[in-house]
Amino acid sequence: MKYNSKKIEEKWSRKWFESDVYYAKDFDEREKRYVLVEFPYPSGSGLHIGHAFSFTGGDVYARFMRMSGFNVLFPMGWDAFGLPTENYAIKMKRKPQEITKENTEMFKAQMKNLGFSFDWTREINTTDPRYYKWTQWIFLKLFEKGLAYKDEKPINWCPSCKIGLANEEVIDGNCERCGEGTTRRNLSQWIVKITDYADRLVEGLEDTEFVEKVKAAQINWIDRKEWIDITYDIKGVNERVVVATTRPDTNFGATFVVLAPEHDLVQKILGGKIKVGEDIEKIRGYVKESLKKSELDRQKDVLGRKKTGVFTGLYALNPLTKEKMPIWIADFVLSTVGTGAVVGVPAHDVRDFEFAQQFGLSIKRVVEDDKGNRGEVGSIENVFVGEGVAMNSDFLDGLKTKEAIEKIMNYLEEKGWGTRSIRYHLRDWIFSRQHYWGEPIPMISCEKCGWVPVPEEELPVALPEVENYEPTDTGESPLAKIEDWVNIDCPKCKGKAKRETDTMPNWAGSDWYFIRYIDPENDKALADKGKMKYWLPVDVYLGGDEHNTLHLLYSRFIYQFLYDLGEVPTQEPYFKRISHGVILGSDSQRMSKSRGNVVVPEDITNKLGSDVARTYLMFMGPFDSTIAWNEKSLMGVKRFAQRVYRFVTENIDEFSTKDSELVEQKINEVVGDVTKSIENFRFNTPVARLMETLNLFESVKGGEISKETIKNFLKLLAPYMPFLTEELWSILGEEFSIHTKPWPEYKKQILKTESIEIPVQVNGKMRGKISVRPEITEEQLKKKIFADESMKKHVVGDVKKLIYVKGKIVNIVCN
RNA sequence: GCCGAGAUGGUGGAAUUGGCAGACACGCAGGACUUAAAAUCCUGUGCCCGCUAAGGGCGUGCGAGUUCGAUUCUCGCUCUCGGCACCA
Repeated sequence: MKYNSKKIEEKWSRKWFESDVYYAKDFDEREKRYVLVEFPYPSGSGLHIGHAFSFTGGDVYARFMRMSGFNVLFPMGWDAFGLPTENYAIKMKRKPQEITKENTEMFKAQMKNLGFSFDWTREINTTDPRYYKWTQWIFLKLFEKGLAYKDEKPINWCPSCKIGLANEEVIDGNCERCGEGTTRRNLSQWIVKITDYADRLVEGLEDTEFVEKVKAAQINWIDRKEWIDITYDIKGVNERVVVATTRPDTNFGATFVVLAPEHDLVQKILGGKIKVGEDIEKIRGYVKESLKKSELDRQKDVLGRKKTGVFTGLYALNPLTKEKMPIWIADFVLSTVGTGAVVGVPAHDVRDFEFAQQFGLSIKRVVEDDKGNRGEVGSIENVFVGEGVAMNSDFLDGLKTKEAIEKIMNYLEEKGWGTRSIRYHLRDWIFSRQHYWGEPIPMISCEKCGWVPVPEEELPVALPEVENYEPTDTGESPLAKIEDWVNIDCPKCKGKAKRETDTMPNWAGSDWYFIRYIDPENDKALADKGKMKYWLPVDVYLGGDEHNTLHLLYSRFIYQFLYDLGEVPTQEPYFKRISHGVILGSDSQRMSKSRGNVVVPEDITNKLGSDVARTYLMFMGPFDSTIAWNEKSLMGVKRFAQRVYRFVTENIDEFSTKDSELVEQKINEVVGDVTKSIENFRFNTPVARLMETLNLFESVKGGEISKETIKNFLKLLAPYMPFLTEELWSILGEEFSIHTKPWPEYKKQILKTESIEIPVQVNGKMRGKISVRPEITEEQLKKKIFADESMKKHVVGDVKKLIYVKGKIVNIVCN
C-alpha cells in the first residue's frame, strides 16, 4: 500500500478534534501535568518555523505524558495585542479586531494541521475584553498596593513607531520592533515597582528547576549590589554632591568627581544658582550637546571611546584625604545609574583612567594588584579593577579589598559621610504605551482627587471604536482624541475627570495567561481557586531563549504579587523552564525576509506531510541548540515514514505472538532509551533509536516480530508521528485512539544470553573481541585470551596486570 | 570586559556513574530496477600507509596532567555562538 500522508492527516485531524482525546479534566484522579508552551503573537504571515519547533517539542512531551498516565493540560492561546497588527490596521484602514480574528483563525488551522494536541476548549485571547478585564484588574491591585505610580521619566522614544520603549525593548540603542535609532524624551508614565520584588525574584529561583543558564540570566539581569552613597561638601558654596560607589575602598585614590549632564547640580549651575568661575556658556554648550545625543550615540564604541567633558570650576572636598577634587560634567556618567554622580578613581577604573588622561587629572594607586605591583599606573593596561590589597590608604593599608570595603563603609557611616544602599540593575518597569492596540490602563485623572482607579465592577474598560489608530507626534495615545470616551465623571467626587489614554505594554497580557487557561470562562475571578490549586504550578514551561529574562521575570513578579494577595496557590508559577534554540536559515543566518532564507512550516507540510515536518524538527538536533535548516536531510525522515507504513501494512499478516530474542532485546532497550530521553527533553535521539529499530525489523522476517512489539513500536513513535501511527493503529484493528493508550513498559531484568562479546584492550588500545559466557571468571578469561593467537600477538613483554570490568571490557597491561 | 553555552567525519549530530568514538540521518561513490529520468532498493563511505587485500598507524579545537583506560575528570590556552554592558 502506498503511504498518502495528506489523506491520512486530514482524516485524523478531523476525528481528533471532534472527540475529546486531548481534553484536560479538572480535578481528575490521575496525577496532573501542566505543560505550557509560549503562546504566539498571531502575525499576518502565519506560523513561523520557530513556533512549529517549540510547539512540536511541547506536543511530543505532552503526548508522552498523557500516554504515561498523567492528566495533561496542554493549552494554547493568542498574545494578540501589539504593534504589527496596529501598523497593519493603519495601513489597510481596517480594524485591528478583525485582523486579529483572521490571524488567529489561520494560526489555529495551521496548528491543527500540524497535529498539536492542544485542548482547544481552553483557548484564550489577550485582546478579548473578557480576558483583559483581568489584566486591568491586576493593574488596579498593583495601584492599590502602591506598586504602580505615575512619574515623569526620561524614556526611550522611537521616533518611527512614535512609542515609548522600556530599556528592555531598546537593542543597541535601536527600537526592538522597527530597528530605528531611539532618542530620549520626558513623558509622564505609569511605572510599576518591580524592584520591590527584586530579592524575592532571586530567592524564588531556588524553588525551581530552571536550567542553569536561565537562572543565571535572571540573576544577572536583577544584579543586586551593595553600594554606599558618599556626600562631599563643595568648596566655597553651600552645596553638596552625593556620589554612589561599590568600591569605597579606593576612595583614598579619588582625584575628581563627575556629574551626569542631567544632574540637578548642573541645572543649578546653568540657572545661575551656583556661581562658578568657569565660562558658563561653555558648560551650557556641552550639556546641550550631550542631552541631544540619543542612547545610541552615547553608547557607541563604548570601549576606547574618547571621553568628553567640561570642568565646572567647583571642587568637592574629600573628607578622607582633605583634598579638593575638581567637579566635571561628562556624558559617560549615566543619570539613571546610582546617583548620577561618580567619584573618579583613575588608577582602578578604566573609564576614570581614560577621563583623567584626557584632561590631565592626577592618578593615584591605592590597591596593590594580584601580581604585587605597587608602582604608578601610567598606562591603561596597568589599571587594576580587580580585588587586591589596599595601600596609600591610611587605616585601610594592608587590608584585602573585601575587608577594606567593609571597614570603610562602617567608617563613612559612623562619620555621617555615607549611607549604604542596595541597588539593582533591574529598574522599575515603565508600564505606559502611547498606542491604541493594547489594554487601556483603568485609571481616571480627576482635577480634585488626582488619580482614581476605575471601580472594579466597571471593568473591563473596553477599547472604544476609533476612526484613526495613528499615534500622535505629541506622544499622546490615539485614544486621547476620542472625547466622549476620555471625558468622564470622577468615580469619587463625580466632578470633571479624564480617562488615562495610555495602554499597557505587550508584557501585561502575557504575564498571567497560564492562569487563565485553568478557567478561561470565569467572570468572577482570574480563575477558580480550587482549579488553580489542582493545576498550578506549571510543571514544564517551554519557550525561546529570548524570553528567559524579561517575560519570565515579569510574569514571575506578577505571580509573586498575586501570591501575596492570596490569589494564587504557590510562590512560583513555573517549576521547570526548558528553553530551546533558534532555527537558522540554510545559510546559518537568522531567518528574515530581507535575507530571503525564511522557511515556513506549510512549505514542508504541503510537500511531505505534518508527521515528517514534526519528526524532522525534532531529529535535526538537540532541542536546546541552535541549528541551521537543511532541506536535504528532510528526505531521510520522509523515507523513514514511508518505510514504517510499508513495513506494517505489508507484514500485517506475518506478525507472530512471540518475538525472537534479538527483537525482544532490541524493543526493550529502545523502550528504555526513548522513555528516558523524552523525560529529559532530548527529543532528537528517540527518532534515531526508532530508525534503528525499523532497520532491524526489516532485516528479520515478519514472523520474528510479535504484534505486541509492533504496537509498542507505534506507541513509541506516536508522539512524533501522531497521524501515521493513528492510521496504522487502526489498520492493525486496534481501538481509537493510540494517543490514549498506555506507554510501553521497560523490563528491567537483563535477558540471559548464551554468550557475550567482550572487547579486549592491550595497554588501552582496542585489539579485538572475544566471545565468552557472561559468568566467566577473570582466570578463565585470561586463559581464553592467551589461547587466541590473534590476541596473544599484541601482548609484548611481561603482563603486569589484567583488568576485567565484568561484562564490559578487558584491558591487559604489559611492557 | 562580565555571565552562560559550545568545539567530535564532507554535513546535522550519537556516545553520562571514565570502558568498543563516529549510532542515526544527510551527502557522496558504485550497483539493481527503468527506453530514460524521478522514486525505490542493495553495497561502500573518519583520515593516512598498504595492491580495491591481509595488516598497520593516526584520530573527538590546542598544550599539559590524573588513570590500566579520557570525547567524558583536573589545570592552562585558542576560537565560535548566545546574553549583558561607559552599571561606577
